[in-house]
Amino acid sequence: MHNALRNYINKYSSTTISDDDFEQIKNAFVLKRFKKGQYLLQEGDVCKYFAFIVKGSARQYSVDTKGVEHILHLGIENWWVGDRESLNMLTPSKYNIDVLEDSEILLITVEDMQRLTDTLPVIGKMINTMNQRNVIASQKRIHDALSLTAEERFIELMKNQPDFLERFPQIMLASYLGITPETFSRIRKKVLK
Amino acid sequence: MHNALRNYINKYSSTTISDDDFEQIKNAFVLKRFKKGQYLLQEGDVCKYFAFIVKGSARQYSVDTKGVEHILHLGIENWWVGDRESLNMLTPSKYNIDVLEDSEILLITVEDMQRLTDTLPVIGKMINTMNQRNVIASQKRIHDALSLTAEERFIELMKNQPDFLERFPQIMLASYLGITPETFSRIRKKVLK
DNA sequence: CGATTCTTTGAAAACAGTCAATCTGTGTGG
DNA sequence: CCACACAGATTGACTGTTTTCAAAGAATCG
Repeated sequence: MHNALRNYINKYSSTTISDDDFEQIKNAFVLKRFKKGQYLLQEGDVCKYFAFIVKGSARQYSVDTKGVEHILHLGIENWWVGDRESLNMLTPSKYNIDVLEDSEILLITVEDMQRLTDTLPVIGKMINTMNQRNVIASQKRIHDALSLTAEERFIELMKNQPDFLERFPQIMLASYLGITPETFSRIRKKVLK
Repeated sequence: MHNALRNYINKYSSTTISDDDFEQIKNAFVLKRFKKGQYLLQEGDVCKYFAFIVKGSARQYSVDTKGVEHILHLGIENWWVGDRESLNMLTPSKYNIDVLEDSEILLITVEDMQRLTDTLPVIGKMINTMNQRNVIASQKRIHDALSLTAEERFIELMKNQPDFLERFPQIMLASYLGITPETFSRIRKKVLK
C-alpha cells in the first residue's frame, strides 16, 4: 500500500531506496481514508499536510465572491496535493482541497517532510525533480490559459489528459479549464463532431 | 557588476558565500551586453543559457499561427530568464526570448550550472528556493488567468507589479495579461476613472 | 424510487477581439 | 536639425465568443 510511494520516490530521485531508508519514510506518513466530498484543507486554514494520493482523486479550488468554484488542480493516483503557498509560507490558504472519489491518501506534515529532506538525500532529490517538473508544467498551463481559446484548451486537455475526460464530471473539467459547464458542453459537442 | 548576482545568491540560499566560492561562480558566467531587440533565444533552438539580468529587461514569448505574440514572462533586474523546459529537457524551444531595453546579462550554460549545483551547496539551495517560489507564483498566475476577467487581471497587475506599468509599453503588458492592446487601453482608461 | 447533481439546449446579454482610422511620441538617416 | 518612418496608443463601429439565466432531460446515489 506504501508501494506506490516507494516507486514514486525511486522514480523521481533516480535512485533505489534502501529498506532502512524507506522504513523511516514510511513512518513519517499516515494513511487516511477519505469519503467522497471530504476535505483535506479548507479556505482560511494553514495547510498542514502534503498529501500523496494512493487511490482516488482530489481537487484544489478557490471560491470567488459570487460563490463560483475555480479548480486550480486535479490530482489522481501518484500525484501530490497540497497548497504549496500555504505549506511553505505557513499562511492561511485561499484554497479548498477535497476528494472527488472515496480515496486513500498518505499524509505527511511539513515538519516531517523537512526532516526527511534534511536527513535523506533521496527525498531532497525527489522534491527538486518534482519542483522542476512543476515549473515546466506550469509554464505550459499559463501559456495555454492566456493564449488559447476555450475550444483550443479543451482540445489540449483531450490530448494531454484523456483519462480526465472519462474520470471527472464535465462540471469539474469546465472549472479546471476556466470556462462554464454550458460552454464546456457546447464545445465538447462541436469538437466531437 | 557581479555584485547583484552575489547578493541574489546570498539571499536565496540564506547563506553568505565565501570569496573563493564566488570566484568559482563568477568564472562560470559570461557578461554579455544586448541591444534592444536582440535575441537570447529563438524558437526552434535549444536554450543553451540560463541568464541573470544585471541591468535591463527581457521577455519570453511565443508566436501563434496567426503571427500574434504571447508574452509568458517579463523579467527585469535580478530576475532569471530562460526556457526552463528547453533547458532541462534539451528540447527545441517553442519560445523566443529578447531584450526590451539595452541590457547587461550574465549567461551560464546548463552544464556549468549543473557543475556548480553539484559542487557548491549554496547553488543547489538557491535553485531550490527559486523553484519553490516559482511554483507558488505560477499557482497564482494560473489561478488569475483562469478565474479573473481582463479588468481584474489588470488591477492585479497594478497591485503586484506597479513598476511594470511605468516601464513597459502597453502593447507588452496587454500580451502579458493575455488581452489585446485595444482592450488594455480601454480597461486602463476605465480603471483610472 | 425520490432527491440531488450533472448535462444539454435556447435566447439574450456581456465581454473581449477585430478592423480601421487617427493621433502621439521617438528616433534615425539624410 | 529636420523630416519622415515607425512603433505605440486611442477611439469607434462591428463581429464573435463566452457568460448568464432559464428550463428541461439524464444520470447517479442514498
